[in-house]
Amino acid sequence: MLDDRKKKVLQAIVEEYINTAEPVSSNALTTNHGLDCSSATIRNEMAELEKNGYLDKTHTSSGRVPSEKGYRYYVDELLNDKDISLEEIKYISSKLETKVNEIEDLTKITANTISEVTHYTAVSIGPKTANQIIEDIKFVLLGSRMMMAVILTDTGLVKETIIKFDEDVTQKQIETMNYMFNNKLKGQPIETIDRPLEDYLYDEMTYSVNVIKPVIEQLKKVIKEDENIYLEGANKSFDLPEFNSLEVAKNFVNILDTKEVVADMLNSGFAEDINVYIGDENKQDELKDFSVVTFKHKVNGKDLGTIGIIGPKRMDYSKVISVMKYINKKLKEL
Amino acid sequence: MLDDRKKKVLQAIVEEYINTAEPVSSNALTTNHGLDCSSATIRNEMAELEKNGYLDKTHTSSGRVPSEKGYRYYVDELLNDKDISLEEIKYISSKLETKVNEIEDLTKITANTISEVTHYTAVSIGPKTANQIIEDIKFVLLGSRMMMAVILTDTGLVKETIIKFDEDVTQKQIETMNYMFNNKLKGQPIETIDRPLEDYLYDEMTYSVNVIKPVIEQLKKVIKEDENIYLEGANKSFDLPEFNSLEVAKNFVNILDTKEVVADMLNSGFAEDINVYIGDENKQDELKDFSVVTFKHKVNGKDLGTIGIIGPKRMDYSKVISVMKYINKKLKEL
DNA sequence: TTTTAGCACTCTTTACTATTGTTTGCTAAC
DNA sequence: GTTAGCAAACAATAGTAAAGAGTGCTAAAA
Repeated sequence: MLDDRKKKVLQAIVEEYINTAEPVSSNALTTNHGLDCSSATIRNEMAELEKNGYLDKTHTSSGRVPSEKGYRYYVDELLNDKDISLEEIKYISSKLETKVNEIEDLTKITANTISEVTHYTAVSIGPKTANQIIEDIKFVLLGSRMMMAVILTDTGLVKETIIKFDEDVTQKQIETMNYMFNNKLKGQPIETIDRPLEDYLYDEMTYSVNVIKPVIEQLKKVIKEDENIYLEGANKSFDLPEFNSLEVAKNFVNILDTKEVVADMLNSGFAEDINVYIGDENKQDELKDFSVVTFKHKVNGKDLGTIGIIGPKRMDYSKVISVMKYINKKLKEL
Repeated sequence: MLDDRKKKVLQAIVEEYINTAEPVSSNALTTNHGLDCSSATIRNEMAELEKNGYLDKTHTSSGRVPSEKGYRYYVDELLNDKDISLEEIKYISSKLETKVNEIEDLTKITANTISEVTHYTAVSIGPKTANQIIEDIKFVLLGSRMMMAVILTDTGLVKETIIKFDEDVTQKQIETMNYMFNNKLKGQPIETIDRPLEDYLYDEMTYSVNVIKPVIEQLKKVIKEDENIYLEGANKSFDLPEFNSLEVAKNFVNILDTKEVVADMLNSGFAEDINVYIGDENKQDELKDFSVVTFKHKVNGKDLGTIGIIGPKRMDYSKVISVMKYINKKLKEL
């Protein structure tokens, strides 16, 4: 357990480092941090904090830099909600209040807003459909060999997909299928569109398997591939001093370019709403040198998409988390 | 007009520079370029090519680098179609033959393929819908205050959008609207969904304007916002030596982050199929230090999307163009 | 016992210099 | 018209010295 002054020193170092990106010297803390003691005393505290693993040094005679343990302690114990300015509040409100027809657009707008306000890069992923409840399925014939399937879920999510057939299909056939699918699926979670449905339909349907098969295949495909990743403000990261290192910049672009990593990163949160991963805490090797804060957008416990902020370990956690909390509150009001 | 040997020298310099990214010395050209003369002779030729603006020097005693005029001459006059390897042909074929249900997916796959084969960053944009002919419009009621509109065009493009109402809507109303819209729009280009339609519908429809208005508004919005940009292989560019310059890297990320620039870039081609923009030839200031090759995917003169390769001015134009030509042929076969 | 001033020591950063190597342009010979 | 040879220009590299920032330790002060 850290005593009061050590906490203050740690907090001061973390915040100073977040602001300046330069190793923090004992001298720098004697002013403007409410620490009423000399640099020598602070040096002693720093030495001990380092011994306990909260701080790192880049070389023997350099200032201190927070270690991952230091950041973690800061996030868990020392974080105070940052005030959001009036302009920011106005900006956020106006953005979130734009009328959207599709939930995924709302997630994108939210990602966009968070990125704009925090000045970090944001990514988002669409809702996980699997456990949403099917409210309605509609099949629409387009021409004679193409159909669109539209699934409406309890959270208002609309998922549509196109299905092509190898033979002509009649309006009658579409209607029968529509009836049967609805009959079987209405009120069921989307993931039901897997095994059991298939057997049932093959048994019941009297006409060509050529018609039902592509429908089932495509629907199965669609419910699995909910990896609709959206990226916002990649360039913002490039203004940060850590991106002067080509290696960092390259790794970053590589991460954003690898959808699997981004999807993994967004889907791997335990907490209900906000998750913070600092450096090595990330499950993805590629992210070991970055920090990630994710925010799950939910309504009635149902996933409506997840937004993630990715930046240097020296991230302004306080700002990011405050903004997310505020946005969460705003979204709940809608 | 350049004499034969000058052409050879220019071509050799361009190709050598494309390969090595290092200024090309007179010595480097004496071997392996079919130039049967000494370095001194080549130096004379180089001096003259420079005087005529085809070559640049980075400093008094450096090798030569092609100028933009040099690249342009190379692209226009000296380009020879590069062979595509058997593996590449196989790869391209297998990628393009994957069954897709939506045209935009095909464009994405094509962009992806070009990026993989050329090792450059690719972007793509969906089809311009405006001049496509409406074949069918279907309205589907989802719940009581939401509707999906599906537009099918003559090129097989399916465009769908969700429309929300402020009051309950009946199936009957949907059907009436569907009939009227089809009546007015079938066989017309999509852009018809603007002024004239509106007047007609307001006149004819007997029931609430609250129902028709959102439909028209949303449809108008959809046909205008066909800026569905897709990015592939951003990280590939970062392996190129020019991206060791932080400024270049940053500019590049900025470009890819600015959808308007990318959209502009993809939409600004005069030629029927393949357009090449070298450095300053780009209409967008941000692209002055890059080269862009775009490829329009068309069927029966109708736009199905455009794919662009963006890379350094020292781009392997020959490879890129050859691959695009081959893919174009392949696409036509489908 | 805790805090602080003072100072030696460590290490980075910057500027400067010398050296090496590459490539050109020019001249004169072929 | 072509080429060999050579001086000059310049980049790149390595090495050195000086300056600056910051720590850790010691001993004195509180």
